[in-house]
Amino acid sequence: MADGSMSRVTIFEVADLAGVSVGTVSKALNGRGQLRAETVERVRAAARDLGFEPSELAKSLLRGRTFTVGLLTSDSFGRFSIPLTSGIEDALGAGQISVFLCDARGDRVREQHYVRSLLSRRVDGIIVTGRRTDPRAPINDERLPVPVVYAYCQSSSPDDLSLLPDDYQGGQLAARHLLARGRRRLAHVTGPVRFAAVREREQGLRSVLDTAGVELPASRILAGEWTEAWGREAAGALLSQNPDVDAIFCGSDIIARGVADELREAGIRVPEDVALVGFDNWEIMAAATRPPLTSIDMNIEGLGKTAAHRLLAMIRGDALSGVERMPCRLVVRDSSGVSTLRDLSTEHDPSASL
Amino acid sequence: MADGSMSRVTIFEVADLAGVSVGTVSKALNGRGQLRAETVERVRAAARDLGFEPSELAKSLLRGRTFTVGLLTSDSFGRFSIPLTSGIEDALGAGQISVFLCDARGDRVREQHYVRSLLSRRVDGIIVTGRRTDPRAPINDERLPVPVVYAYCQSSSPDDLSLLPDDYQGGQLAARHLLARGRRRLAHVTGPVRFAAVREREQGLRSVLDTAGVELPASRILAGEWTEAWGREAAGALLSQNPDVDAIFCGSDIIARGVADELREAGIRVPEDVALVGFDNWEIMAAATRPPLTSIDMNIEGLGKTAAHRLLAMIRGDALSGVERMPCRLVVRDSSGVSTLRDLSTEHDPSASL
DNA sequence: AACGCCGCGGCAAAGGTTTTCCGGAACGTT
DNA sequence: AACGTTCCGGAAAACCTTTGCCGCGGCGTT
Repeated sequence: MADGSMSRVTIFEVADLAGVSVGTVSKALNGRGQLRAETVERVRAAARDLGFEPSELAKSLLRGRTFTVGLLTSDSFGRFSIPLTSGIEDALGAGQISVFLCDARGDRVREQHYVRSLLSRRVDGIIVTGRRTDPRAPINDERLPVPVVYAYCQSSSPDDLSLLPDDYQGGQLAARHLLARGRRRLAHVTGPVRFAAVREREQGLRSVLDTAGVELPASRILAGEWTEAWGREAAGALLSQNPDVDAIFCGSDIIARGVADELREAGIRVPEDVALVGFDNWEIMAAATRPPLTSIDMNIEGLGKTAAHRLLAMIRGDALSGVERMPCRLVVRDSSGVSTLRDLSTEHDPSASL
Repeated sequence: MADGSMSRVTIFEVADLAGVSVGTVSKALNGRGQLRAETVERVRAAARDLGFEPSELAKSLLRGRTFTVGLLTSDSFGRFSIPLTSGIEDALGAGQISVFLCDARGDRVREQHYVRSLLSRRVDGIIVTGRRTDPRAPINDERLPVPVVYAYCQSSSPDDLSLLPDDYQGGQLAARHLLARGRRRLAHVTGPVRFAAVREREQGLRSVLDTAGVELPASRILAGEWTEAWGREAAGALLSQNPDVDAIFCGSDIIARGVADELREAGIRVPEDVALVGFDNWEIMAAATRPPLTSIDMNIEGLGKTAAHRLLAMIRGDALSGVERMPCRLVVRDSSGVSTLRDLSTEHDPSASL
């Protein structure tokens, strides 16, 4: 009997079929009020037969909350957006919250348009994501009627809550790992210095080396593009100018891949001669590199989950703001040397030993 | 005066401020009915001052349409989901339609849950996406109250509308291109035969070679995994068993990359000795390959756009069904030989000359 | 026998907007 | 002066659901 061909079935038709009033139907279906068991069953049967599905629209209007949030990607969907979105959607979906997707494609006007659209749909909150961690203008000039969380991007307003990976700690992780592997002549091949992430990763690397009393001359820091070609070029330069380097920490897995290719083709063995650590832990890239690439994982999906949880807390009334950094973790593969020993540097605890 | 701190402003407050009734406010703001210009202006001013934004919820309830659609990714978000989603979101956003994002992660139960959730939110339609083009069970056992489009995946029910890239024609494109480049001893390194796309691309390749009277022995068709490692392995096998091959058409750019690496390291020149064509036109992969990879582009973003347009047509009442294939196009880079000549095989017209 | 209480279920308001219908005022016409 | 038009804006229904309040009937008690 389950027709359900048209979900235009309303509570009135269920009430008619069950021979009760609409209020009673609502109570029966939601387990409110005092109803005879027989009545409840009759209503349930009617609802089932008619394929009744209460309109979330009407509910939202009544309760003043929609259980929806907006996901506003300022930049277009990129590689990081996938795990980020997955994490957000996962955490929210479990709470029966639906997600509105908005891709502003880096267009400020479009972004404003989407914000208004989300507000008119009465979302309970908004998550803004990006593909760069550098500060950006907030989406609102004035105070918005709903809470906002910035995930994998940073609002330039300190009143907003921004969630970022801890690039500094990620750099430290790589440094500790390479030191633990006995390397002392490190180099760093990374992306454009205009990226905050580039600067922070380098600083993390430096902090550990400084503490350990290991030198890192400026000539062994090479900043370029986020490309394999740059990785190859930088590796070539290193080989000719700093041939004694025994470890290279790369600012991304893509760069690391270029470095690995260049080293191999130059007859340098990885990890025996030079140990290699990447950044991002981009599975498809790290696995295809020869040898498979040790890398720093920013745990973007976890960051997405956290962003969702923070937003929920703010919707519940908590007032959150400032920048929250999420720890990175080290994923060891062959490029930094095979070892059966547990590597202490994988500890998240910043006080972990070198 | 623009406060807007709380978008809880209703039409009633605007009416109060403007000294008119709510009906008049609605008419003034929407340009309906007969109103004095002075009245319209007064209402507009009041709405502006209060930061009034009409509730889409209330509108939806009234008009029986929400101007929202559900985007249901059966498989988790993958590489193809990005352009697909972009295309869909782009086409729908232009029509002021918002998108609900649902990632079922390949879980049938979760998928059903999402379908019910979308229906209870009264979406106007649903787009189902996947990352494989092979037929899959439809999301609905019975007829749904809203139209559904399958994009980059195929419903096993012929009553549904499915949009797919034309893998057959893509294979033809590659074949024509390589023939036009003067190659006659082709090989095909591709993914698992259980993928429909793998079979169709090979058939397209074959159809063109048959027509041209060019042989393609089974020993030059190598099916394996969608990995670079497989590409390298297959290329090695080809070199030892079919050293006279002068062109390789690969089932994906990833595979092609492995093939290219293996060839280069074996001292085979690309494209001089062996021309190479990939599939997917995955920019980051194609550009990083040495030499940059000629590839077949499935135009996934366009497919997403088309899916959105088809869904809109169905929402308007059109009855669409069956499988619609979208043409691929060839993107020429260095791996298939540099040429200043316009390549005839780039024509979409299937009747184009070889 | 009368009163009180409890179990059950109906009534109506509320939530925010659009739209139809209707009424009143002002103006023009005969 | 009376009637018809036109112009403007108000009242209320409709969309769908939840929930607080109220009423009615039956049962138990004194």
